[in-house]
Amino acid sequence: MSATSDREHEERYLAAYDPRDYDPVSVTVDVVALTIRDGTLHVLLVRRGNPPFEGMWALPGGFVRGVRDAEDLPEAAARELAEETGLSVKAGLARVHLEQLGTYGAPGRDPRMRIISVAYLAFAPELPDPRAGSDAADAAWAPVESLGLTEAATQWPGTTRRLAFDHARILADGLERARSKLEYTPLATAFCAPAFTIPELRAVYVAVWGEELHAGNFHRKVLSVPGFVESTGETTERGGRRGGPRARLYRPGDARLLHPALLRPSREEEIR
Amino acid sequence: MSATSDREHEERYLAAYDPRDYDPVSVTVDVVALTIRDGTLHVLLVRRGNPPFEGMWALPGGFVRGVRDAEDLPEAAARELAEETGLSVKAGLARVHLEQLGTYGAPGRDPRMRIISVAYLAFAPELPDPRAGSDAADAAWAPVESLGLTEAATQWPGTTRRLAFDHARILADGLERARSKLEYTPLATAFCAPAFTIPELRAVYVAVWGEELHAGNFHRKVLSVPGFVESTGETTERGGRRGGPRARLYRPGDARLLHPALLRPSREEEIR
DNA sequence: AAAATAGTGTCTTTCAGACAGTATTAA
DNA sequence: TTAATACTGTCTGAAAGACACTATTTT
Repeated sequence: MSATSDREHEERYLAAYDPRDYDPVSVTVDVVALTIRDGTLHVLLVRRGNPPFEGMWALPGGFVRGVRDAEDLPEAAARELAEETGLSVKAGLARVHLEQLGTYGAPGRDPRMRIISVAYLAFAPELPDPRAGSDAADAAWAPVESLGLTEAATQWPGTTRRLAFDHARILADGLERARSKLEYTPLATAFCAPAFTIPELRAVYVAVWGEELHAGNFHRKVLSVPGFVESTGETTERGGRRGGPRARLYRPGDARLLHPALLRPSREEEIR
Repeated sequence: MSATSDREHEERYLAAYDPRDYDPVSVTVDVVALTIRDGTLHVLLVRRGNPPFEGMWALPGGFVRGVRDAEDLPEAAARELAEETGLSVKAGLARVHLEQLGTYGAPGRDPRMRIISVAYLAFAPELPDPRAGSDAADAAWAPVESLGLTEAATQWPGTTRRLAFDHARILADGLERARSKLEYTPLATAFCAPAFTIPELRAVYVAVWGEELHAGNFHRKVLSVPGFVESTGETTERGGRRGGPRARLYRPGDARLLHPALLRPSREEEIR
């Protein structure tokens, strides 16, 4: 076989697999946006206004603009987060940490057509209540605990519904990623205001890990990790609600990795 | 606005974003397949037989079958790995560890059209030389070091070429993931034969991390981590090439996470 | 015999976690 | 005044890394 006919063969072969012709796959982004409210972990959900899964809660997301106004994946995630919730960059979206979580593409995960979804994970400081975007019936911060990801169905705002599509799995993966990231990166500060106290930082760990932490040991540990936090020299205006001295304020340091890491106390179950 | 016209609005809105109509995005899988050969880390590459980047080396990959014979993403990755290299499940592909690495979708990463690629990372024990698959001109295990990912262009089998598309970045991300996974999971055993010695396991760490490790401390450390390895009761038939006693043989244990982890010695640079 | 390697013992330093204790603030 | 809380001190045990050493094997 000559090189030319080889190439012709290759081109025919490639053309046969060009999905534009007859094998359409659509790409969406979905966002697991986490924040801390009232000391507990919340996730941003939208209520679907259309079938399938109409009326159920789902992660915010939508189609990636492919060719016309083509956008990169992180852009698409930020756009969906803004569009579907009414949160603007001005309203605090600028301080949100965004990272890719994973891609979910099992055939049948969307009953309408073949959709491959790139999931993003967002860590947000406390943000205002969202308003429903263009194709959502509602939007709200939902307490993660209330979604009962480990148990069977559960209740949240008056329903017993689970999340639409495979979003429960995506959320579970996002939570595990968040718990893990808190161990070896300083990303807990992404949940905090620009200046925060060590007890506030500890509250983030407690909310995300779902475990109590020893206040004294945590304090000393955080200060001993180089670059985790740096002092602003200020303190809070008042002590705690129920008494106690005023706490010193810190801002995020320049470390990108925590060394040594802050390991979760009880991981024995996950090891095997 | 009535509920009905609401729904009609939503459907028009959704239809406007259905990429099947006018905004085509194609999805491929690419595989970063790593193995250890002659004590150094190698990656599986194919030489492109078609433009763009014709003649350059690239990661094995191809289009995901979307609707006709729809396949899940890990299936697509395994299929591409087999197709493009001639390696069969019988030839050892069954023992390959496959995990999702990340998704790369910057507009312009493929000059022909908008392509979003889901990258997979594979850890393989020593496998036979590949043969070129249907749309590759050649396929080979390439020493990772020779690709000079941190420096500028480099030489490998007679060329000074870099990898096609954004595959250098994908490979770099895969390498960092592999280095990191060796710290806190027992996946180093995925690079080994079913029965292996502690020095062989150490060679995996040395090859992936690119750092010498203290033999005695490594030995004691591996045996002290619960579930990392378990003894077969056997030893090697002969001692080392240049002398030394025969080594005991082990198989992978039942741990999914290493606790405590085996941390890389020098990560000071990466921390900030 | 010489050199290399497998595997073990020991010491020092670091760090996690338990616990106690002091100072400061709100109620 | 009481209770809660921020923060520090101290002790113990686990673990990492440096180093020395013995035993076994090949050349």
